[in-house]
Amino acid sequence: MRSGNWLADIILFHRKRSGLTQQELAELAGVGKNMVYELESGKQSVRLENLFKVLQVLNIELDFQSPLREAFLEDV
Amino acid sequence: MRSGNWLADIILFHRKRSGLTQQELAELAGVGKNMVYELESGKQSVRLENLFKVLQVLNIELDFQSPLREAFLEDV
DNA sequence: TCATTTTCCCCCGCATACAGGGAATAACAA
DNA sequence: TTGTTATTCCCTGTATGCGGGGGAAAATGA
Repeated sequence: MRSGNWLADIILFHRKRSGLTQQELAELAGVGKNMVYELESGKQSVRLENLFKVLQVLNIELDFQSPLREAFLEDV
Repeated sequence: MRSGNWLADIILFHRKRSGLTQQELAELAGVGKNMVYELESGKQSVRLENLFKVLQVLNIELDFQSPLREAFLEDV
């Protein structure tokens, strides 16, 4: 059951697979339980640093795609 | 010249390649000029929705990597 | 060089994300 | 079913991100 929200779905999936509750994930990430709930319910008003804390606990790395990606990677 | 901040470097690179000033990028994205400046200077306290607005203007798509990535993609 | 543009970094006031508490509801297991 | 746990979604006070202004500093170009 996907919400359609890319980030929310990723986080929910990874949390469930990790066997963590929202509360436990929040504590491990050092954020409040509401913040995890808001992330999973698709709110995009969260602070980036808090998102990163959650992603780190779940072992998720962000990457990017763009027409300039190769140029960026080759740039010294 | 890289700041070492992943996101900041990506955004700066793409903005420069697009020939935009911080001010112009901010206006196109519908955010304040300070927000763009903070993004490029590595502040991770920005709101996710504002980051997304900027990435969209620069034609940057976020992706993720994780040990569970395949399982996630195959999951119905 | 000098003029122009851009970036940096402060300010202010307002809006809102945040943590934590708590209660209703939902999900789950026995 | 019944008991247990998890999630959803209120609330409140505090912290802070935000846009916009502005001036100094740096970069750009002629």
